[in-house]
Amino acid sequence: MNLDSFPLVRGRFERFLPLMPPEVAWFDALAGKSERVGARVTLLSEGRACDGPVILLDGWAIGHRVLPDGGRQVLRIGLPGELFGAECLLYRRSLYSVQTLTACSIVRVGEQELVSMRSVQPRLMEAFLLMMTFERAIAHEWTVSLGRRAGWSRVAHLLLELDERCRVSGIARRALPLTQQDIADCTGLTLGYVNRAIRHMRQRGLIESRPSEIVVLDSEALARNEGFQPRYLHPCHKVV
Amino acid sequence: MNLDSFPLVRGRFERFLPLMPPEVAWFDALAGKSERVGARVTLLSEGRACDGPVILLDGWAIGHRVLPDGGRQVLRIGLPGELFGAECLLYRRSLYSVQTLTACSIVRVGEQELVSMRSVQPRLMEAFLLMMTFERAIAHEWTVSLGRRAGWSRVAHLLLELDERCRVSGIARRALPLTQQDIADCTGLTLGYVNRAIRHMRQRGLIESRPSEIVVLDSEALARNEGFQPRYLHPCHKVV
DNA sequence: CGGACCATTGAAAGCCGTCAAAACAAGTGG
DNA sequence: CCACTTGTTTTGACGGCTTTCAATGGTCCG
Repeated sequence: MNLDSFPLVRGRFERFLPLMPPEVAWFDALAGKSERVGARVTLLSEGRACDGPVILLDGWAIGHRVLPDGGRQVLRIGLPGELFGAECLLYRRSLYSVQTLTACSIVRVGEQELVSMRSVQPRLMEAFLLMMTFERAIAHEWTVSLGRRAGWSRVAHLLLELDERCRVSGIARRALPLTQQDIADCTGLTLGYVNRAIRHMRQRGLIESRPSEIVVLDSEALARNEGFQPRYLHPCHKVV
Repeated sequence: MNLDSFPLVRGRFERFLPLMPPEVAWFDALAGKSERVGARVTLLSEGRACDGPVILLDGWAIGHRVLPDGGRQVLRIGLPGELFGAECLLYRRSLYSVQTLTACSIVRVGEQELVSMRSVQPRLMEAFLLMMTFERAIAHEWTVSLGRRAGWSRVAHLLLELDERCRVSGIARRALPLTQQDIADCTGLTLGYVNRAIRHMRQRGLIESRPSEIVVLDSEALARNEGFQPRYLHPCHKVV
């Protein structure tokens, strides 16, 4: 098994930095470690020791925090090919939990591979830095939504972001695997409010919705209405 | 001028990774480029080309976005010794504006120093990765606040975070240089609401407030009341 | 003294949350 | 094919947290 086994992951890294043979070798060390897990399975738990990151070879996942009052806030949505748990470089214990949305193929990166990356793979380190920068930009955009946008606009921005991220990543255009409760937990709203917002967008022909699935039909109109600016989703590839 | 001219910045980097002579040399290249700017001065503008990051040698600054309706959302608060604009590694144009809160001493990192870091300073690259990871953790905590905490709790968590960050960084204990409007723009609230929240905390002896200044008097009581968990502010130093 | 900035306060309105109940869909086993 | 279960969506009524709008006062500085 070589890098060609991980086409999505390779694409993801190469959006940030071209990979060279030494980096490819690092990926090879992960060969054969892939696992299959079901939907709604917990991959990492808040407060538990986390040895290394988890790569989503396929499938969707979310990172979230649960509050004392039972409320849940989603912090990240991970698309196929993305990575969770990189903060194990900096913290002993996971700051938030990670749960699959769909059935997934994953690779758990071990302590050993991580050490080898840190000590001998400067280009991979740089790729990680750029990925982290990208994710911080997304987190900042969520901050803007949660802080200053109306409820229905937060829902629209979330759907537009995910639609655009799928497009940019070349993920086959299909429904977003989110329940309305998931959307509520991303946007800081309640299920009831999200349901009304979804209905409104559906009645205007902007989206389609089925249980646990949302399809953005007319992203252009939606983006125009809401003033969606996808600049933060289009990093600029600066080769050194 | 050598690294000793940047004690705060050195401390900041060394919280993440011990610096060795080669990295020190990189800092030396920045010697003599320090500038002095006043309070409420714009250092970086959203949408404008950004060549390189800006290091705050001293003073406080904020990163923020301005929305079409005139609303403002603060994304980051930068303490003395911290860095803004690292996303220039990934984007051609700045995603948000940066403004000083107090008078500041800054160093603008040039294109040249940045290229030299990327190409020959893997340990500095790793320090940047860890700093970015840390900042993403803070952004995620803000997401939790904005999404799922009540207004007065958001204010308390913000003050507690800044108080703890000062303590951890060894910054002399002094007032936080924030207006109530700044706090409102961090927490997604309005000036009127923040004013009432501040008054309430002041009347209970938890904080002190003067124009453009807030002092946390009893962080323990405040943290206990609000369930503040500062784990995300305490990265674990993992030496390789 | 004037001006700019910041803090303070009140009343009314509204967005969104809370709570509760029911409909719908999908899968499982009998 | 039906009964049952579980998860998701839908809908309504009510309440309150927070915003909006407007006006006043305080403080610092030139």
